[in-house]
Amino acid sequence: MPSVDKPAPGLRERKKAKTRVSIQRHALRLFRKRGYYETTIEQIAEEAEVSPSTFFRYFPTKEDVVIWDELDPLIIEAFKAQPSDLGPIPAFRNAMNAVFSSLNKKQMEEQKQRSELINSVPELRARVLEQFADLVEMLSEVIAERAKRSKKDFAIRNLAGALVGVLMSVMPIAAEDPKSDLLQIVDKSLAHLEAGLPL
Amino acid sequence: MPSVDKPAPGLRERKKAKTRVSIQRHALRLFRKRGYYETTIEQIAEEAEVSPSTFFRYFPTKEDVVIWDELDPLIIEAFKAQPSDLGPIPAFRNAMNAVFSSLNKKQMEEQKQRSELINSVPELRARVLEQFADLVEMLSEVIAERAKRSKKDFAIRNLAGALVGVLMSVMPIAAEDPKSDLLQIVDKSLAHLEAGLPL
Amino acid sequence: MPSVDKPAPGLRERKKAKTRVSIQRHALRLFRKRGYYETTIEQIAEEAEVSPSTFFRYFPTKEDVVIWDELDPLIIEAFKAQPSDLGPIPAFRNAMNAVFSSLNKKQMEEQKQRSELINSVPELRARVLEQFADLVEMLSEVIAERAKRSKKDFAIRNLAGALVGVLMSVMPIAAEDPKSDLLQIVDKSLAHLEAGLPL
Amino acid sequence: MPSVDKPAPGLRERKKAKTRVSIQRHALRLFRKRGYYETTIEQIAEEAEVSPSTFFRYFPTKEDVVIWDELDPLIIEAFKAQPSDLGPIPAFRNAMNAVFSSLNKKQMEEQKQRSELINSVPELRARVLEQFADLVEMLSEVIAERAKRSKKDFAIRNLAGALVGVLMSVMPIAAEDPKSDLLQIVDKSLAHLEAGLPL
DNA sequence: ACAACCGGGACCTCCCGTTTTT
DNA sequence: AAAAACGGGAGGTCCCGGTTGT
Repeated sequence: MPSVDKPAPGLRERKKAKTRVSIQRHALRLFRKRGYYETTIEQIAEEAEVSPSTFFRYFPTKEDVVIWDELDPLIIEAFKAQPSDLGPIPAFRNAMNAVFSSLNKKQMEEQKQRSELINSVPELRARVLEQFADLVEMLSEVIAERAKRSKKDFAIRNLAGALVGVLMSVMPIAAEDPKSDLLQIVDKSLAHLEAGLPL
Repeated sequence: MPSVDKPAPGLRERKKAKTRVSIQRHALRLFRKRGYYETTIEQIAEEAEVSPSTFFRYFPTKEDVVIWDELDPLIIEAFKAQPSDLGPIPAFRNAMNAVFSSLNKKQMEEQKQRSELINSVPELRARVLEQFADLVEMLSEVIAERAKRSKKDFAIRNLAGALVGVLMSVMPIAAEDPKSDLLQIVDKSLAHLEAGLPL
Repeated sequence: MPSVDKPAPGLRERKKAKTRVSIQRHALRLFRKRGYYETTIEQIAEEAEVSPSTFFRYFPTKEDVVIWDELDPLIIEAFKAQPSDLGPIPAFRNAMNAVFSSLNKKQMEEQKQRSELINSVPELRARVLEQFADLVEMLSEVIAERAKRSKKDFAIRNLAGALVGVLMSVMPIAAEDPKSDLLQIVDKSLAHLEAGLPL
Repeated sequence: MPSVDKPAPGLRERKKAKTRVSIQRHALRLFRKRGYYETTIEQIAEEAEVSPSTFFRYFPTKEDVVIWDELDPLIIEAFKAQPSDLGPIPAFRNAMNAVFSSLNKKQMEEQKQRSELINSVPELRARVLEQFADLVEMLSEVIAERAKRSKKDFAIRNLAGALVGVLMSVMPIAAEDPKSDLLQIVDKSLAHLEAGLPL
């Protein structure tokens, strides 16, 4: 059910992906241990065994190492892969489920750490909101494609906006409670939207 | 229909409000004429006939003069003023209508200019997104109050998120097309949400 | 009166010249429409219907597409073509007149646009000043030739410097006032120099 | 005759001026010894016994430490101080003489070193040309003042342009020949301009 | 062999806490 | 005691020369 794998790319690509993930992993670990502001790029680079320049090649700013998310493109992919007779909300819900359940324990843990960090550092909060805005655009595009409508269509945009808005609304909750289950929270919320947001 | 009036505040308050609006008006004019980055605080203060330090008493940063929105608190007020038997979405829709239709032509024009400006300057975009996040919180609170539920309730938060998400989704459209009717766009979008976001 | 024609060059040359001019024309149009920094090489290449690499074959950098001036060599040619009994200042004045009056309306318009652009972008200003310095060298050479003196001669260099200095002094004026007549401004200024710069 | 001194400013100011000159002096020495590109800011700071931060407080870029010229304002001052019945060209000539002859041997030597350096490093050449353009503006202003005319006046600007153009024309000569006498070269050139630039 | 990748270092900006001057 | 100057250090950009994967 994952439907989120890609054909194995060249060796070089794989190595790059590994480096990227490694840098991010070490960065998150250090941030958790010593705090975001207290951790320097040099320390991260040191731990990840790359040069500071290489750090910046992978992440243009210190913020990006937290913000960067391998999930967004996967979600879009997974959405596209849904059967076309499904409504957009269930399709999105399925896509989210597919992506989240394809994560192993470690990756899930990292997602949570990221959320916490983002929530506690103002600069990061601002950046992730930008990501939400971008996600509205990307979602509009794929939903429009699916419905064979224009991505400028109000109905399309509103739908994308509502989906993202719902995600946005649960972000702080997930970040607050460290033992919460991300998958479940998101799924419940989307189900709620699907049901017409009853109180 | 406005239902947005407050009992007239003291003379001093009114004067402060006037100064605030005047500063913002002059600032927006200059931004439009010369560009955001090219306009200095000094120039704005000069035009608004206040000292630069007065400027800072009203707006802690240059960004705030664009971001600051007299509307958000009005919307919350107007929402509260809606009859309690109304569902939250219609109530919000009414509130938005009330606030927007209470604006005169000039104020409407300014809102549009702000939108354009915000859309074209990355820093401002980031700031306004933070406002959206705040709006989710504020809305959660008033909707919770109305429904006599906790503001941490998922259903509440999701609803607030969807409302704000819909607003967010139309923002770029409104900013792009200078002769578009904000009120109508927003109302249409909320109606669409109310109808369950059909495609 | 033109006296600026060259014997018609080969077909291949003419085609290259046309491409060059076409790229520049499209670039200037885009710069005017979207701003210098906001326009990318790719967009220019696209519009001019050449590949980006072709762009670079004609103009090594983005700056050069603005700076490059078909006029400088023409001016030097026209100067050489002046009757040898004419003093250097009148000869230069004639040369400038010949070149400018050989431009058609469209070309004239483009010159003005270039001036405005150059004036408003610091990097370009710096580059055009280098052109002025080069012009001093080239002028020194042809004036020296004409007077059968060394181009290192002080009198020669000073003269060339004064000529170019006068041009330099009117550049910002011409750029500021979009409806000014370049030919007239330059001619008036050179006449003034010829008269000994009286106040 | 100097007429170029200022009333002694506070102790703090004097110290700042000293630091500034010291940094520049050490920088020029190192540039001469090891080359411009081969000398780092850190080395300069070390030698001048300040921190690199302090270097940048005094000179925003590495270029500026070469470009910065205490002379320009002095020249303008000296020009203003000339008797008002003098024509503008003789007045400027006097001003240049006054300033140059107020320099001691060491300072003169440094001026020459600067010229050489500027001439041999492309970035610096570009910067100093900008200075020439600025000088046209400043000169236009003071000449206009003196003649009680507008600084936008063509006659004024042309004159300023010619003066600066003449200076520009001799710069490379002075830079080429290390044992040339700057004062004499400039004076001779201005005399030549005064005489109507005869060949 | 060719291009992508990487390490290293110079330049520059910004901020914060300390010292010095007034 | 307030203001100015300074040192130090982190973030970030750019380029060059060497290495490595294809």
